[in-house]
Amino acid sequence: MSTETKALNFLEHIIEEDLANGLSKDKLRFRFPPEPNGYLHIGHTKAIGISFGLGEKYNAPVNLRFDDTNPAKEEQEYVDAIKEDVSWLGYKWAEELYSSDYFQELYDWAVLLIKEGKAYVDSQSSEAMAEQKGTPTQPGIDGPYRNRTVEENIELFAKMKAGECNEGEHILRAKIDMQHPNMLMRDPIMYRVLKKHHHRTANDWCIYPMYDWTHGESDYIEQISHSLCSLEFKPHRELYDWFKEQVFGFAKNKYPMLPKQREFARLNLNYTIMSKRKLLKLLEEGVVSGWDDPRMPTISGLRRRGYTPQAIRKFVETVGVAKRENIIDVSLLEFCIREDLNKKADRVMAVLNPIKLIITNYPEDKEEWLEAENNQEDDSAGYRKVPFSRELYIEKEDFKEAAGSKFFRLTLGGEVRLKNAYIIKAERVVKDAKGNVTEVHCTYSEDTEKKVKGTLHWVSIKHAIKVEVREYDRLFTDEAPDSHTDKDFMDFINPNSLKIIEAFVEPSLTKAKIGEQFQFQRLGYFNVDKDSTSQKLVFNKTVGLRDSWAKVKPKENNNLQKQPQQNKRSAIEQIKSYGKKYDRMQDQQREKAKAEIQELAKNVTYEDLEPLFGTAVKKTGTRLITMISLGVLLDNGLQKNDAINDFISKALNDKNELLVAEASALK
RNA sequence: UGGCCUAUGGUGUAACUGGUAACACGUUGGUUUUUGGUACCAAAGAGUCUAGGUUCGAAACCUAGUGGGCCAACCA
Repeated sequence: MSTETKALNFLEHIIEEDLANGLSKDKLRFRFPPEPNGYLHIGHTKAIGISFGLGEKYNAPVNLRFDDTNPAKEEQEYVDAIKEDVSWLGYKWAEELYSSDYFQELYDWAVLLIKEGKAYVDSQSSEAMAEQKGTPTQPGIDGPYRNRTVEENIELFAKMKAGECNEGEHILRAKIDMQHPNMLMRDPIMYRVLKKHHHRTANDWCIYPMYDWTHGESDYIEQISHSLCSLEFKPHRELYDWFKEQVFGFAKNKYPMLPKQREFARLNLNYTIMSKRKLLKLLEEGVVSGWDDPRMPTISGLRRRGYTPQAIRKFVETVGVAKRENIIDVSLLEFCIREDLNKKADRVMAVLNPIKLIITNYPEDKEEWLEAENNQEDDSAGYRKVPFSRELYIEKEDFKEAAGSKFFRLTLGGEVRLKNAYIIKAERVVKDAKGNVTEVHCTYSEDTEKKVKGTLHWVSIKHAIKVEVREYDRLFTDEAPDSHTDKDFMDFINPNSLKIIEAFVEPSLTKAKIGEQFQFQRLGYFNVDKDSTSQKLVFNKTVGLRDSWAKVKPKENNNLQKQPQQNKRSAIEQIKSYGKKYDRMQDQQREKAKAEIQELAKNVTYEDLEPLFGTAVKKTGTRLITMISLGVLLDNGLQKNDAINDFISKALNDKNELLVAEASALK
């Protein structure tokens, strides 16, 4: 395998280090712990890929654990969907587990914690508790129930469990430190009363453990070696470790290994959203047809759209893992699916926007079944027959009465090849009253050896089958629809994200099955949607082919390029960033940079600039940009002082000519 | 007016734990081509947020600053 030469990511480094420090390889164990409160999306595939990928790499078990501690939001439907999606991606979990499996053990440990004086029942309103908790910048204060006796706590907790309390009346919290700088350590809640039906434990419980109390302990019970989660759980790690150590005291003989939580940056894709809540809103508002709408970033949506597990796994692998926030360009996802489908999808011919083509020298009653290669990338794909006749459809875009030399397609008097068939020459056009071309009349030649610039796809009108094609565009018009403070993500919905087209395809497609994938030649990859019936096939456009012709064509919306982050920085910061390279620039570049620095320097104060006077001698670039900025300040009336004179005279003696020149100008 | 995380081409990830920035996508040219696809070749693009320091040597280590992110749900 070539993976051996591949650089390790930071998680693999941690594992390698643990292994080197004596952790036995057969102790490695991972888990993927979704909450069954929604469908999995492309963001989850990263977490899945990391944990299951590590499992494959180290040949270690990976559990699928449903974090089902909140019966208010969780449903069996989601459990089933999650299992289907993970399996579809091609991963096999060692065990299917549920946090709810551990409710009893967790409860027993909670009682032990109470006995040790490390947990207590609080009976205040949530508002009162929130107030005592303080804020990130202010410490909290102890509540009035913090020092209840162990006996009282035991009794109350038993009552909570027995169903004798109402929701909100009492909760159990850990007794840690209300002044702790980490807010999660300020006596976190462990249990709340919830009189709800649970999808697995039904009505057995009316108290439910909170995430922090459940998650780490579930890892511990399952003896997970490395518990990997996304960055926002970093502050939880301290609490994770605290609970873990308490419980270790109760169960170290049964469960000897302490798990280790590590965090990575989650996946973000531009032009889409990942939040389950917001995805649900798209559904409820009828923007999309369901969780598996092909425009959705859900795994089920991608699947229906025609994405393959291999492409998604490749994508996740390519994206990598690190700890910094990232936004990945959808073009990478598109690259991955094209790469995969290019090797796998059979090519066929389909015309989406037809114009009629009549071959005047081809007999009216004649038809030929010509041989066509299914996939030139795959020798085993074989050949099929496609019917040819006098009247064909070609793509409207493929004909222009007259065009420049860059247009390789059909023009009046021009010649072009029909894929798998003959070379034709356009002779004349028929137009309607408005002047639109309705028919192109051609002649054909059986000499197929001839070199012509363009090759067109086509379909015989008599034999074509009519199908529905659904063409998708991105769901949002903004690159980061949910990152605006002043606007709602719903404001950026692309009204044209779905286009339904009546198209014509070659007859070999009659027997196409749901889910089957094709390349419509010169157009893109398409699959058969589940909405297809025996009467009518429905195709989804998965992704278009790369189209370098589209780039040659005049473009419309070239505005709104991304603003580099630099522009948000202060003037002095921007000037400083020139410092690094200024002395290495070429003359022309340097002049431009100088002009910009001088412009920026208008917004710089002496206080901004002074610290730079001490810049090390070797950092000529920084001294140069400082000198230039200083010049602007002096021009604007700044008086010279000792520090300035000193800085200038030192520069005058420098060996760099540029610096000497700039300094002399200020002398 | 706290704590924690983070900063490498346009995007994402690397750099054998200190030896002079690589890979992929994207971009731009070109070759091949019965897909303006694929494949192949080539090029441009960062000197590693800023400043100071340690060192013969720093993207990496230290200090300070700046930018970005996370933390105040009886959610996970």
